[in-house]
Amino acid sequence: MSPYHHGNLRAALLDEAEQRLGNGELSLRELARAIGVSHGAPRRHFAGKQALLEALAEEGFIRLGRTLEAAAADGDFTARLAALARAYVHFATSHGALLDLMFAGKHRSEGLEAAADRAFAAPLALIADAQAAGEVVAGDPERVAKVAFAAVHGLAALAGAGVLEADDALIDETVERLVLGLKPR
Amino acid sequence: MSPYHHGNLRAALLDEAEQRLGNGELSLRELARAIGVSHGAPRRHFAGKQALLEALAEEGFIRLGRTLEAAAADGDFTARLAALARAYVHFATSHGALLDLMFAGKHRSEGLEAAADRAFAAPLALIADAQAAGEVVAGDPERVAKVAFAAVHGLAALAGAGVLEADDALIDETVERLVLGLKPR
DNA sequence: ACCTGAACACCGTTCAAGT
DNA sequence: ACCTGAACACCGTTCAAGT
Repeated sequence: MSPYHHGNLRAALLDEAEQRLGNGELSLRELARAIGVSHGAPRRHFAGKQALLEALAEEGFIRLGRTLEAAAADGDFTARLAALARAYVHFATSHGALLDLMFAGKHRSEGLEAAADRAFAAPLALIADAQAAGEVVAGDPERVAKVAFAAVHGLAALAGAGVLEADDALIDETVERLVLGLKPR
Repeated sequence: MSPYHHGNLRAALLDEAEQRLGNGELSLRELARAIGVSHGAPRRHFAGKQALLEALAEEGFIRLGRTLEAAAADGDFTARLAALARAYVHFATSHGALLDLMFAGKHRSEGLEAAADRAFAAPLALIADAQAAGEVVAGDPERVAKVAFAAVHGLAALAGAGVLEADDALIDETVERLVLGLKPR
């Protein structure tokens, strides 16, 4: 046991980092200690602490994207939007620190931007579908999707930060108001 | 010159900290150096780094509250909501890192919670007024305000993080959709 | 009351050396 | 190819001592 080569150090570092995220500051040396590897070892897999955090954020977008995609799969427009909103808020409340990391910075790499765009693909498609079905006001789908996404993101972010308690009733009310506001007239 | 007592070290530390916020990690020693005081000096005014950051966040809520209050002062419901949304987004885009700090953590002290509540007083009052005027659906004002606030906060947070470009047209469209969605029927 | 400066235990990053 | 361990320049926090 205790092989010289860990074999999966990259994944182990990301796992360990996510578990410790949100409990104060994160230290690379502490991660290495917990995994049982020397403090210099992470350098083989990540250029530095920032690179590790960025990889974690990217992984977060990939997971969020999968979750949203699955949630928005079935039902009519309102049902799909409600499922998407619930999934988003649930992600935020159970991975609050990760969501912070994903949307923090302003210094976003291309990889991170691409991952974020992919995560937002399902919401965007939902809006475009609803426009095609005449359930949502016409216009640039990206623009309309931004309005809808911002509303849901706001709820998720506030819930994840503990500012708000976003129970299903509040989520559904938000979705209801959003559907009404987006209706063509 | 170079008096033994700085005289206003607390305020100087907060100022310096805010200026450097968002440019990588913030160090107490670096703040002290920039101000020209020993690295132990901040300890007289803040229990530690976290305490300084929390004071900064609290100051942020106070300023945001003042801004929102001023913005929501005049006009009809839609105009007041639009002004409030623009002011919020402007705050977010010009103080992105500060907004992150204000809503980061989940470990919010009482002082911070109180400051946040005070900042949200103007939006809450706006919703309550609009309900009284029959322009917004009836029901618990806090609940309705949460829905409205989340939508605006989402736009501000995404704009502040650089995920979105929230020009006035997008803000106004968000407000328009929100007003429609909140209308009694 | 307010600040200094040494001390301590950490940290991220680098890099020669090991396997 | 992957990891170790010493080295370096930092950091936050503590605390006796100065004014």
